[in-house]
Amino acid sequence: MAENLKADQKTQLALDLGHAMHELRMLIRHFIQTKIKEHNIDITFEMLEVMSVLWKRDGRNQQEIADLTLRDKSSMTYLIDNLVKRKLVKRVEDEKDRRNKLIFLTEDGNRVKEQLYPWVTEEYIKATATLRLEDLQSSVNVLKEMIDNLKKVEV
Amino acid sequence: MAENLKADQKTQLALDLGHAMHELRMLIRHFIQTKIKEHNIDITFEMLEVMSVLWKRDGRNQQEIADLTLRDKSSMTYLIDNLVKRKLVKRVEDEKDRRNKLIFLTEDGNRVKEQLYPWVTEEYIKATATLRLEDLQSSVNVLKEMIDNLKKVEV
DNA sequence: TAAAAATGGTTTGAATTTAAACTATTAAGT
DNA sequence: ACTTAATAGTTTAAATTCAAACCATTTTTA
Repeated sequence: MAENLKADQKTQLALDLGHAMHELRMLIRHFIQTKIKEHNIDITFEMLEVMSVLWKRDGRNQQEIADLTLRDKSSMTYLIDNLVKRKLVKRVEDEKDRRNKLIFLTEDGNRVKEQLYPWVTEEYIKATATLRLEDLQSSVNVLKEMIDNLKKVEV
Repeated sequence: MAENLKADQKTQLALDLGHAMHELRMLIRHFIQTKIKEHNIDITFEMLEVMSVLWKRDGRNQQEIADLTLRDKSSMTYLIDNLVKRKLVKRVEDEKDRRNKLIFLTEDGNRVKEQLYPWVTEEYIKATATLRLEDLQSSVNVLKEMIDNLKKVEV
């Protein structure tokens, strides 16, 4: 009985956690979208997530970017198409493995980093201003443990 | 300097947290979708999120459901349309305030709860199996504090 | 080495999303 | 009461999502 009660409490907490996670993500998305709109920049939050991965290192293939941004590879085809149209990235066929299309930033793509990147982190800085590093770290650990638990079970 | 370093670390942790949050949500979504598909049920994860809110209490208006499920009210029009088509809910105009459309579960809508609701919690139980209640609680607190910080700033 | 399996990308189709403009209704302020 | 503001819902348009089926290209394996 005591065990069941505890399990219920944990489930409820996990549901709360899920809701809070989603809310947090939507808040940040909304903030970034507003910033982008205010400055009349022709890019979406989703494209920005792809750009963020490339700013760290470009020349990745589409599947790799899809994995990093937690998207289906077919969404990635579409998103990269849109970024190519806006001349922010270019596709280059991999000579060593012709299945791969490597994605590189253009000059424009590098340039917008200076403008957009600060906004991406600004919100996170605000969000964590009142928090202690250790508490943040342990929250990350908790979420990662939950992810591990789910992945283990699925095998 | 030490302060800057700490801020950078916190930002990085917050980014990690954001990523973990999203990954967790996608894992759970994928699990539920698979379950639904296996049992040939004509419903989507998004519709299920709406149903979850109604199982707690129905007779809410669309805006209220939109707020609870963190969606735009126009998405809600669409989702409710699809749930009405499947005869899982019905729209009833509020007599006291004719702007409101109150959403009620049908018999079918109540019936599928027995089948679907356990799946919604099953994943959360698995995810949190190895975790302590206190750690889960403090993670929820951290996320809620982040949400508060963002909402405060936006005013 | 030939067949089978795995991998990367695209296409397709249906569902969903947001933002913005819009209508209808109610509430508030003067 | 009258005008204005706020609220609920719908519509529209464009972007995005996932899943599944599909091609092309490697890699594995028998």
